[in-house]
Amino acid sequence: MMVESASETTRTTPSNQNGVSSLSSHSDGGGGREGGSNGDTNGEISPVDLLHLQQQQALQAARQFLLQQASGLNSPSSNEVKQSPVQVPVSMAMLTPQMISPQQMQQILSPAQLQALLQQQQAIMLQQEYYKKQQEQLHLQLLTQQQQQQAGKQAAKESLHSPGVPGLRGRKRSNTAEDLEARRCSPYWLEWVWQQQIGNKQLAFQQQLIQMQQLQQQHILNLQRQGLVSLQPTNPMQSLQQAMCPGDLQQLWKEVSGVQSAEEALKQQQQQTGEGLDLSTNSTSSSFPKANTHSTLHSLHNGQSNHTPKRDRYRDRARLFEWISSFSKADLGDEHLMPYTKGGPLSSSHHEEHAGSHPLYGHGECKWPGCEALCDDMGQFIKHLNNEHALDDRSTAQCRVQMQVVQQLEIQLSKESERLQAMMTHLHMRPSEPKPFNQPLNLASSGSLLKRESEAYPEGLPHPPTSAAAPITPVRQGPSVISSSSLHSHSHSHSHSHSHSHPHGVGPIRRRIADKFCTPIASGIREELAQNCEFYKNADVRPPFTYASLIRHAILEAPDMQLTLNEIYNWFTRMFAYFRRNTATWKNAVRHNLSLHKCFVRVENVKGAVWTVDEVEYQKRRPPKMTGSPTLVKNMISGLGFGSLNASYQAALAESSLTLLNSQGLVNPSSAASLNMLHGMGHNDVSSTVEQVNSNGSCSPTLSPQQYGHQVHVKEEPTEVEEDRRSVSLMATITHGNMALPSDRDDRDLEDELPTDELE
DNA sequence: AGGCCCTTAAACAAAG
DNA sequence: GCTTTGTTTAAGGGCC
Repeated sequence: MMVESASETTRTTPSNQNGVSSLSSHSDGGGGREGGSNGDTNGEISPVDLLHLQQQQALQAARQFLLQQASGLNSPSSNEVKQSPVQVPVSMAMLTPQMISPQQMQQILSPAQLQALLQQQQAIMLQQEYYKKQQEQLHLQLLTQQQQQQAGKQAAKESLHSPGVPGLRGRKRSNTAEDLEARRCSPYWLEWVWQQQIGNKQLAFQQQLIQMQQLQQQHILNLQRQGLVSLQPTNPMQSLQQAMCPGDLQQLWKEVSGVQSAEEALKQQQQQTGEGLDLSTNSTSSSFPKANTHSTLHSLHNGQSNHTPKRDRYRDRARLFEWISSFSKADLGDEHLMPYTKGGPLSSSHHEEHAGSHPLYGHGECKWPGCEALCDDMGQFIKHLNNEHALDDRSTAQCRVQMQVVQQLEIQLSKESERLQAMMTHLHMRPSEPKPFNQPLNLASSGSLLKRESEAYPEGLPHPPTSAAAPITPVRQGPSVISSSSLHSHSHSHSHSHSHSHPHGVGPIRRRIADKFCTPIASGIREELAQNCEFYKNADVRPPFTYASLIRHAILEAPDMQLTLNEIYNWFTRMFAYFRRNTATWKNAVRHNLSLHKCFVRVENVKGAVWTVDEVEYQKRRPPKMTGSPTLVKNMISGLGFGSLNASYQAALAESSLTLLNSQGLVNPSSAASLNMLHGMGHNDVSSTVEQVNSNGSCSPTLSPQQYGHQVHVKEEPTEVEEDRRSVSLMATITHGNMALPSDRDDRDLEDELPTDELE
């Protein structure tokens, strides 16, 4: 067993180096691993694309199903849908991004969901119809305008031959000055003036159309994010083309991009982003581009581009960059977008300095949107880049478009991540919930939020965190504290003592809340920390582990499994906000524990002394109670993966739940039920807990076929040992590995003494 | 009630 | 002399 922990330690060492961030990134990496593997199989397709694809397929199937349902083909009884048949398709659908049949959809979605989908689908159709009508109306207006333009032209020409110019005056009475001017000017000049007038009007309509398109796109995008509309129909080019003739579109986009056509630009963007990204907001969603586009359009359309004073052009460019900088500061400057922006196209100039590779250069061609110019080598490419994509309006506009592409993708990604987290949460897959739910992409907000929470508590109180922070965290943070508080009984005993002293102490409340929701019950210290390291790092909540287990964890987590006292201190402060204050107290406790427990061995080093963990001693530390417990309990505990529980808690569990376990038949593979029974013991709400767990845990909604066999070990309580040995847990694949150590000795104690076979 | 565990506090000493 | 490190004792609370 030493070997096990040692190997695990070495395996996870790298991630430990970075402390908290590595923990979160690891859990993220776990989540992303699935996407990553998908990406591998699909070559260039990114996980986001796959997500979209999957979503598209699901939604398509949903629509199909809804249509069927609407036509009365299916009338599922509400109860049936919710029950067991749901489970497998969900997991299968999650694991394999294949086409989901309407039947599957029916199974996946609850009747309420289906009904909501149906209603929303209808609403969407209505809205789309409305938009379509609006488009048609506008298009009609545009056509009318064009006809008027033609007629006007004719009239103007006619007016040249007739001195009175009645036709012109009659039609354009408002522009008398220009009429007079037109009468004085040459036919060509007059035509130009006329074109300008008509053109402006037409442009206004075009702008109107575009804006409407954008509105529509935005709306559909919103719906899309809610999972109601697939991505396909929202192709901005399609809808734009519906509303505007290709020529107009091309013209419009030529004005923006300067060279490439709109389709080319968009296609290029779509190719780069991998799918029909909603670009509708690209051109005019922000105030500046709208104005700029319009002004550029205006001048170009009027044939004045060459007449534009240099000063104006520079002013335009200045505005462009002003806007871009404001964009990057404000729009993308949101904490969650900033990091991406930094690595995004805007920062490509930074990459230019790095010889050898360039994000805009690949496969011998320029990757600038819409360029694809062939460049033999880097030097040529740089030359090309400087010549063709220099700092001008066009490049700036293209850059702006790209920025919006990225922004849209990020938004989409955040939404999808959020959805994924929600799905995983729903399916008890124990995601690192706080992070994605609080904010889309970064951890900063959660940190700040939690900090805000923690800062709300006055400093200097004897034990404010446990009592004060408790009420919020369980609800807010869900699994983090839930799972943590599942271990409360021994390490929180003290805290609870404080809580109990309050008439409305939060300790018991928190405990009860935890019990109620304890799906991922009794997770080990490693998992707990792995999943909620951000939480503990930011929230002033006491970790539900003993000093001894924490110290041990810190030491075993270290590269060479040894730490100086100061390093242990640092680990504590790094990992837990709680240990960033009252330092004298807990440091004393740490020292006390180090000295007190034989399992901590002080080793003289060249530099000084380091502390190591004597696993044998650690395991010897508290066996009596457990050994005294009936074999059944121990088997169950080990079989269910109770390994991560620390000694006292296991003992408490074993002892307290003995009768209940015996009476309720623990051999039931539903680990959740057993666990919750265990955990529920000693509380008043045992029955409810058991009930809930039975409903949740006995069925296996999240288990794929391959893990089904290990459901007992995996689902609710994947211990470190279990993870190491079997690595079948879905959760393990997600959150596995950064805290690779058995948190408590009794885990392996039980594992060794009592093979899990006995249970199976 | 007693034992065990955990935490906190504190005294003390040695080393840096 | 001060701080850090390490040891030890005591007390209190929870749990069984």
